[in-house]
Amino acid sequence: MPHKHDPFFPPPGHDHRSCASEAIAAAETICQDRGSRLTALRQRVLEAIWEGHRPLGAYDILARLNRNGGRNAPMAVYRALDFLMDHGLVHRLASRNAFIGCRHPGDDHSAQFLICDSCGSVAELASDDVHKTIGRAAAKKGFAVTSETVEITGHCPNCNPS
Amino acid sequence: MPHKHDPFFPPPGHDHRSCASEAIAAAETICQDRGSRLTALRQRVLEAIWEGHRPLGAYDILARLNRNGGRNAPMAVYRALDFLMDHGLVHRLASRNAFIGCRHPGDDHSAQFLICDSCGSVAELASDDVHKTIGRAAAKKGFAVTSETVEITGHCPNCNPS
DNA sequence: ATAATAATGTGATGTTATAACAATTCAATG
DNA sequence: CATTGAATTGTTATAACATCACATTATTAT
Repeated sequence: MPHKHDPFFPPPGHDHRSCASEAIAAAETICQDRGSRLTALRQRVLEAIWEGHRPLGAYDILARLNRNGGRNAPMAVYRALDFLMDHGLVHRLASRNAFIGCRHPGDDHSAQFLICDSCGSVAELASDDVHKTIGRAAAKKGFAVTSETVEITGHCPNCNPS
Repeated sequence: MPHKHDPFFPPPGHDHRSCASEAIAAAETICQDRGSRLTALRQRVLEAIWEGHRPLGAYDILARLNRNGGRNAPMAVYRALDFLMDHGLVHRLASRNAFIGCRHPGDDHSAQFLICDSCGSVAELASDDVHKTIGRAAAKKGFAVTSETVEITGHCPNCNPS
């Protein structure tokens, strides 16, 4: 298990091939479990997303799909992204209109995203403490939470070596 | 001081005129303090936003500006919104691509938004607890926070009378 | 083989936001 | 008051993000 304890923000030189291949493998498992099909198109979209740890816009993904003469339309990408999000394989960052691969798919997690202003990397926090604190604060105001968008910008440890 | 203790989610029948006029008055004060000009255009945009407690898209605001034969362009609205956001009078909801009036301008607050799925109302939480919890969770991962986007959906007390 | 369902192809369109440059208004100064 | 520099607004075009609607193809179950 080479990457089970990857650093939270993988440093510039890390062996990214493993990140990507692990993500694809996990996706295959999850789709099988759910009786869904990880088609070639969907897999190519997922692979494009996993080219790095930075979020990609839908049209960035499209450009990668069509790099070698492909003729896909935006709709194809959005449909694949919807599928991947339904399966918890990809998240959308509302503050960026961009998409990022999920680092712990399968887990039923509440996600908070840490977005580095400097290198653009995104890490996925799954802090139950944050989740619960939000729930409590909302409840105090009589508000019953159904979903949370938490996106934090700042400087990651690779860019902020303090 | 008629509205200093407005309910967090103002109920359907509340005297909204006061909400709006208080917001405009506060805006005038803040602009004076900062030596900025709350021009007619900017004020009209702010008034449009304060027609209610639901977020409005930029083009919704534009439609209101142009209701009576106006000929404003989108750019005018976006520029006014930029000004109002710079002055802490308006917030943008990233998850909705929409804008909402700030309920406590002037205060230096970290904002979290509660968005009702049912009636569309938005309330602005300013929970220091949430803010600090996020900061701690991020710090544990070596991440230094500079900004936070926290947008929660669910059911407000007016729609969820439990 | 067939029929039902799922997935993809395709073109048009809708929605949100910004770029670039011109014209106007405002406010400070001599 | 006239001038001038800065701020604001006007205007046109375009970029960036996302969905609709309908046709076609592929997959699966029977």
